[in-house]
Amino acid sequence: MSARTRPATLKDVAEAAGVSISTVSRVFSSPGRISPETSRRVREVASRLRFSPNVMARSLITGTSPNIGLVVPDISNPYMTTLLKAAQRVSRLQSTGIFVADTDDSADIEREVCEQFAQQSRGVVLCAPRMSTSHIREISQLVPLVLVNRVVEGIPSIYTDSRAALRELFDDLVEQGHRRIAYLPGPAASWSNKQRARTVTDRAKALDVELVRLDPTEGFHADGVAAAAAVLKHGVTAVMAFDDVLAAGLVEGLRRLGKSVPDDVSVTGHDDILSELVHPGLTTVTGQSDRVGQLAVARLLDGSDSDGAVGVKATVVRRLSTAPPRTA
Amino acid sequence: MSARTRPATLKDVAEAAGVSISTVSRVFSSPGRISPETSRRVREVASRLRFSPNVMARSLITGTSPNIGLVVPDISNPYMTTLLKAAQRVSRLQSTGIFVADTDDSADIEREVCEQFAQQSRGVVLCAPRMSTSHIREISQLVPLVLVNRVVEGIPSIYTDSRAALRELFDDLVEQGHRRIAYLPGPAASWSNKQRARTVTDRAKALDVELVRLDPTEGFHADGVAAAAAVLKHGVTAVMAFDDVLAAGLVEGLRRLGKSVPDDVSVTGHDDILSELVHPGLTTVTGQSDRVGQLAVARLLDGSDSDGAVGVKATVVRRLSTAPPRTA
DNA sequence: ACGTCCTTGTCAAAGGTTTGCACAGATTCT
DNA sequence: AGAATCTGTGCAAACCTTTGACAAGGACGT
Repeated sequence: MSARTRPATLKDVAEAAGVSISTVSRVFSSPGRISPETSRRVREVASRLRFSPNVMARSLITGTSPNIGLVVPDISNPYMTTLLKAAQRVSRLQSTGIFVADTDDSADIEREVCEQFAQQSRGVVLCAPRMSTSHIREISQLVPLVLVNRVVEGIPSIYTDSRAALRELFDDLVEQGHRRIAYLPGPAASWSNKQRARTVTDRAKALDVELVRLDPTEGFHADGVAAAAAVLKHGVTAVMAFDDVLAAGLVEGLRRLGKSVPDDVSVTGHDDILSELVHPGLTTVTGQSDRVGQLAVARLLDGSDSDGAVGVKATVVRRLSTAPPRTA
Repeated sequence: MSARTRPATLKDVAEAAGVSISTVSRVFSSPGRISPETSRRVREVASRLRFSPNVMARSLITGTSPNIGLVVPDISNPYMTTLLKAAQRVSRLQSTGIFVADTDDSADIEREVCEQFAQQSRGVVLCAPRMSTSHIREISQLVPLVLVNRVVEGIPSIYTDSRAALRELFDDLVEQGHRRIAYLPGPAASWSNKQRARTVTDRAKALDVELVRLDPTEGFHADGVAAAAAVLKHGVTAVMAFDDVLAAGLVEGLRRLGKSVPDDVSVTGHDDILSELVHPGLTTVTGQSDRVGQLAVARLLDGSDSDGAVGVKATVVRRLSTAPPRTA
């Protein structure tokens, strides 16, 4: 049943076509060196034998591999699966396989899988929002890196640039009449969280609006639920959450306390990953993770050793979780 | 900056330790053949040089590789990410990398990635609910397969066995007083869908309860939303949906039509992937995808060429989307 | 007629590892 | 004491491919 036959090698094809091994190899790897007639015959035999070059042998001698790695803290986050899908769409065109590893934000696992992937990959797309900069530098000695959603001097990176969108969202709220707004943070060590907190804080200062910075969270749904009490205690009329998961949790938490969104409190998220699932639909900011994934892989495969940071502009998505405050 | 140094080889270690290449190789691959003293010295030198055996070279000669593939129709489904995480937890212990491919249910892509993975993997965990049996057989010639959530004679497989749980759920509904119940199908060609439809149909017959079988869907959230109208038209008091995504869509669709769950209609899902996000919490059936992933990988790595199908028993999760019918 | 160049194809080395076989020395058995 | 066994190590082939060097043969210019 599972009698798998040994795959054909260059040698098999060469013998069957009556030419030398190197001739067959060149038919595929350096076309033009071989006469059209020979080439045709070889190709025909090769496809009859279902020949396909042995990746290991090829990699061994060329020193490169047809794979890339994708290392993320939590693959179950829809932001990441979207990114993965986009990454695959690009890599498939170059018959490049993708290794995926979920690190659970553990520095040990990150290190371990990067080492493992280093040998078998052209490079690694690394999303490690909480990893120390020095640790990242260390890993980049091991294998070419493209960073996602964080910027480290000297290492290429692609990130969702949501600063403008967040300012726009903030301005929206203020225009609707909100004067006390809270920011519900994600993981304190996360690069993105720092960016977003800073953007919102700056904007609040610029518009002279009061901003309440709630306690840092781990970014789980339950953290959002738990934050509802604090939100009510501070008496804010709008909350900008670090991401959609927290925002959804907050909506649920408020509901449990008998409050309604957006009537009692307006809530915004980030990443646009829960558009359909939550009620009311979340006003949020697109994550553009597909574009980020696409660019990250392209960057890795291009091989151009550019080391700048590329930001992908996010945009505002207005849904039903925001409205003017009741007292306005 | 990105000056990566050539990794150490057996040769380097051998020279530095003053022994032959094969001795160094044996220190790592067939321990016991080498004297403790030599072994100690070699290990010391090796770790000083940060030696780690070249995977390509090793695979080339042994004919096996330290990777496995995971091929799924849609990686963004939480069932699959949970499965992936569990799979990785197992494979990591054996320093086995995981290739991931999302096929979008395209037979072409499935074939393509399986071929690609075949060369570089010990085997592939394949979830292809709609692929034809003959096609699966063909692929299993190419590379060792473990099937997920479908059973094909002669090929090892692991699946969530939710038949008992679905019967229990059905009985619950009947006991609560429901007498007209609908089944909201997923993709018609899906193995799981057939199983679930059959289970529910049989149970309805056994209990002499009326079962309405709604039109097949593609399984998207929007399909669930759209199905709300049909549900009302048929005047059922409870709907068992193919999975949680459809169930969530249906809840949303009913809400848009001014109906409430569970007051007007009870709804159940399958897989338990949206527990926190949907309101009201869905009564559903656990997917056990972590257990499925764990077993699938273990099966692949064990190498024992068993070819049976292993079912993982699902259990009922009661939440707030089910209640006695209003008229009861 | 001879040297030059081009085309087409072959030879052989290289890449890093595993492993069957051989060999030397030490130990045990008869 | 000599043979048989065992232990520890080295040699070299093999896995399959790529690629630089090179050879044979034809076309061409002088």
